Amino acid sequence: MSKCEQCIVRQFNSLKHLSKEELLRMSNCKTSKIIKKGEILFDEGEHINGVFCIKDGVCKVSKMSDNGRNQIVSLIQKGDLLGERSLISDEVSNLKAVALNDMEICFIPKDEIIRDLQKNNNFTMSVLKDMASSLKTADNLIVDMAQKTVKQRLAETLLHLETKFSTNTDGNINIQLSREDIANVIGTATESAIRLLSDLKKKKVIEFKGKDIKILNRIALEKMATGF
Amino acid sequence: MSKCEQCIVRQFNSLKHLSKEELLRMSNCKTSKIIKKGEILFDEGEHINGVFCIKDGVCKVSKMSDNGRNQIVSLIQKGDLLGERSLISDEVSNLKAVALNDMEICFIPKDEIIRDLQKNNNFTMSVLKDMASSLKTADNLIVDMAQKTVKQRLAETLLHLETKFSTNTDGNINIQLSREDIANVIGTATESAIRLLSDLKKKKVIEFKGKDIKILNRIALEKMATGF
DNA sequence: GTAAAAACCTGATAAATATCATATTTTAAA
DNA sequence: TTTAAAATATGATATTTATCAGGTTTTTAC
Repeated sequence: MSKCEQCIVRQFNSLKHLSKEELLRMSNCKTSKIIKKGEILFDEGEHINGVFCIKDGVCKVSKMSDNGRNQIVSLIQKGDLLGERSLISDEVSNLKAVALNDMEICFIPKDEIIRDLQKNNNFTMSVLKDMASSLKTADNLIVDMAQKTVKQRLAETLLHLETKFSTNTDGNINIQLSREDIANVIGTATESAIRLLSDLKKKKVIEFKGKDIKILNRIALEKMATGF
Repeated sequence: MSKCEQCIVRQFNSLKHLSKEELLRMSNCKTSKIIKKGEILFDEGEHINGVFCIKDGVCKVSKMSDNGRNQIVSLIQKGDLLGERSLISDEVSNLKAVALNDMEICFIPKDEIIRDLQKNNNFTMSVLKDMASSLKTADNLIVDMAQKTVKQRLAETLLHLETKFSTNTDGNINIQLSREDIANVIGTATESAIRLLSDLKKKKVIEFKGKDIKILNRIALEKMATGF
């Protein structure tokens, strides 16, 4: 069993505020897992009963709409925590998480986290700050979804993906999303997403080969995203 | 200066977890204010520097989109706290709050709240739970905005308004929103909102006179909201 | 390597929604 | 009370987006 204290990933999230003893206890009760691409970390309606700490890989977090369409509400990557919300509100998850590539995760049981939240105020405040930050992001997303066109949302999403996942040596954005995933991020039909991507390619704003997408003209995308 | 300890409103939010001494200190540093209909509690980009506790009245919380359109992200009423998010993340507000009717509020300065957050774990956990609950609501709203039609969102909003603000003796929903406000809640053009409301009236699903709206057929609205 | 499945793409069309124009009603102000 | 302003309403039209239908390409499984 690997030691949480020596885990570099911990530095990227609220777990960095835990003491040596707290980390030791966590090492003893956590479980490490490999999750293959396409596998489900948890589903809507499930009791999660703990928190996932993402050591490697990326997953999509989504929710089914009443109309039977899937909306991706966030993309979670190395260093992120996942599942605190359900844990804190003590409810079943309203979201589903699916691995976009092979992942390495640690699962920390609920009781351990709750204990730390009650004992370690620095940790609690850090979780609180994360939650506040997520709430701000969520509010902004609500406004975008409600007020922006699909084209604007696509432009914004491409910029956001490049910022969040950065680019590899070829200049491609470091995440592999299917056209359907992209459509489910921006909230549109898959065909619409495909069409708009093709338009952007034709206009030399982006280029792509399969799932590898490269932004050629960031300025143009920024103008598009803000509506000018 | 009124005593927080005797204030009934406190029972409805996280402040109920404060001790007698904490409440006494709060009473001494808080300020009470009357805010007239249409007045701004705080604007986008402002440092809020504290938390509002709503003693009476309702306000709309909104954000400007890049396209120059306003999106209402929540409606805050008696008993709610407002402004914790900005306070916790220590940022200027990304939202604007405007009174929908005459309001009575208490403003508790930042330092006082921060002190309580650091000293009183029950209080912190309660704020954390509130935040988790808001986050869930926000995620659901993202999905609705992205995946539902304007008609579905209107149906859902009407149901939600009735649940949240309940009805008066005439059966009208206990909140006065302009057609523009309603449009800004569901994320559509004012004309579209007006048109759809008229449709619902014609179909005897609702009736209204000016801003007084009454739901006549809740089942029909529920079906509409979920897409059947 | 091949077959089947899945993903991707494009066109045609329909449906939803925004926009513009203008009329009416309600509210606020003088 | 009268007038001006704001809010509400409705029609006509343009734009955006979804849906359906049919392709091609890529991936997966054997």
